[in-house]
Amino acid sequence: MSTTPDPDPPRRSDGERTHAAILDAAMAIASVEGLGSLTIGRLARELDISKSGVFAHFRSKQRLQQETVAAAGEVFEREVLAPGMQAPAGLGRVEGLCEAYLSYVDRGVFPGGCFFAQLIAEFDATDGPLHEAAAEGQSDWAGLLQTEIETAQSQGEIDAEVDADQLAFELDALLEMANFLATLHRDPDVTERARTAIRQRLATAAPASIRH
Amino acid sequence: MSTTPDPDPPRRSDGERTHAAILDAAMAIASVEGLGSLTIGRLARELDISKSGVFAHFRSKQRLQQETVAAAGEVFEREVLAPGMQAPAGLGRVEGLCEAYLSYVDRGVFPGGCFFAQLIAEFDATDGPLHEAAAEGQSDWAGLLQTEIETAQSQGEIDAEVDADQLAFELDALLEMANFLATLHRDPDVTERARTAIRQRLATAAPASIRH
DNA sequence: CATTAGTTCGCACGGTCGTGCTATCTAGCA
DNA sequence: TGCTAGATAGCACGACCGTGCGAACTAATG
Repeated sequence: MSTTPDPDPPRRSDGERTHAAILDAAMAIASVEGLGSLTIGRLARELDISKSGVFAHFRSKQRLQQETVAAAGEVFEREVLAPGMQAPAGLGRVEGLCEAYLSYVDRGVFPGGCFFAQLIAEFDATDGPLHEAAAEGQSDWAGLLQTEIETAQSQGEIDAEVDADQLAFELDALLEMANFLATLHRDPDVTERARTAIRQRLATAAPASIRH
Repeated sequence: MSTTPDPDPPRRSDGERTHAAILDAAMAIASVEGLGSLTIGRLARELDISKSGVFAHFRSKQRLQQETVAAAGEVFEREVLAPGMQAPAGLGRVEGLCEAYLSYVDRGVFPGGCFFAQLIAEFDATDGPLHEAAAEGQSDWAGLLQTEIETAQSQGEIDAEVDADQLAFELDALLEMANFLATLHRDPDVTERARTAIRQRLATAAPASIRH
C-alpha cells in the first residue's frame, strides 16, 4: 500500500508495531481478494509470524475483520476526506472530494482499488455487521456529497432546481465505476473518463442564470 | 432465482436435471456471496446430495466455477440481452438495453444482484481465468452499448460530436451503481434514480439541431 | 437374462481453517 | 536481583475443504 508518509511516526512498543503491520497486510489482502479471503494463517505466513502470534492480537476473526475495516476507514479519511475537505465548502468541495477520490484510485492507495467499494460489493447481499459497515460507509459518503451540493445550491453555485440526492448518486456512480474499471482493466485512463463526465455533469447543473 | 418460465422444458436424464439444479444453486450462492464462497460441500448440503455426487458432475472445482459463469451468461443473455435487443437498432436499443438491465435488477433475477457485477468486483484485482471472464464480460457489454450509440449517431438520433465510448461508460456507471445500491440498501427506488439520470443524460446527447 | 453406461454414495486422504492452552522469551520495575 | 506483564511460539482440537476410489443402484441395450 502506498500512502502518504507519516511525518510524525509515534513511538510504539513491539506489540503495537506488529499489530499495525498485521492490519496493513490485512487491508492489502482484503482490498484485493475481499475480507472473506483474509485468513489468520495467511497473515502469519506473509508476515513470518506464528499463527498464534497473529491470533493473540485480535482473539477472534471477527475482531480482526472489524479492526481491518476501521483501519481502512482511517486510511480513507486521511487519503480522501482530509484532502477533499480542504476545498471551500460548496461547489469547490464537491469537485475537491471527487478529485480526491479519483486521485486515491490513481495513486493505488489500496492495491485492489478502493477498500470500501470492495466491501460493498462483497457484503451488499448478506446480513450481519459487515453489511451494516458497508451500508453505513456508503451512506456517509453519499450524504457528504449531497450536503456539499446543497451548500453549493445555497451559495448559488448549483441550480436550486437540481435534486441534490440525485446528483450525488450520479457523481458517486462515476467515481465507483472509475474505481472498478481502472482495477479490472489496469487502465489508468479510466479516471480521466470520470473526470470528463463529472465536469460535464456539473456544468449542466450550473444555475440557469449563468448557463450557456 | 426468479427467471421467466421456460415454455419448452427439454427432456432430460436424471443426470442432466441434477447438473442443472446444481448450477442453479451455484449461481444463487455466487451472486450473493461470490464464487469464492461456492463450495462443493455446501452445494451438497443445500441440494441434499452427497459431496461425491456433486463432484462427479464437474470433476474439479475449477470446472464447477467455469460452468457456473457460463450458466450465468446464459441467464444474462435470456433476461437482459434478448429483451433489450428487441428494440430497433440505435437510440431505441440503447434505451432498451438500459431498461432491460434495470428491469433485471428490479426483478431480482439473481438473489444477490447482477451476477457479473459481483464477478467483476470479486476478481477485478486478481489474475487468472476468472479475471479474464470478468473483464471480457464487461468489455462485451460496454462494447455493445457503444456500438448502439454509434448506430444512433449514424441515424441522427444522437449528436455526432458525442464520444460514444465516453457515453457508454457513463450509462454503464449508472446501471452498475443502481445494481449495487439496490442490493446494498434493499431499496427498489434506486433503479428509478438511474432511469431519471439516463433519460437526462441521453437528452443532453441529442443532436444539436433538435436540442432545446 | 446378461451387459453396459451413467449416476450417486460412502469413505478416506491430506490440507487449511479458527480457536484454545501452555510454554518461552523479553522489558521494565521493585 | 527477582517479579511481573506483555508478546510470541508450539501444539492440539474439531470442522470443513477439494479430490480420489470403489461399490451400489438404475435404465437402456443386446
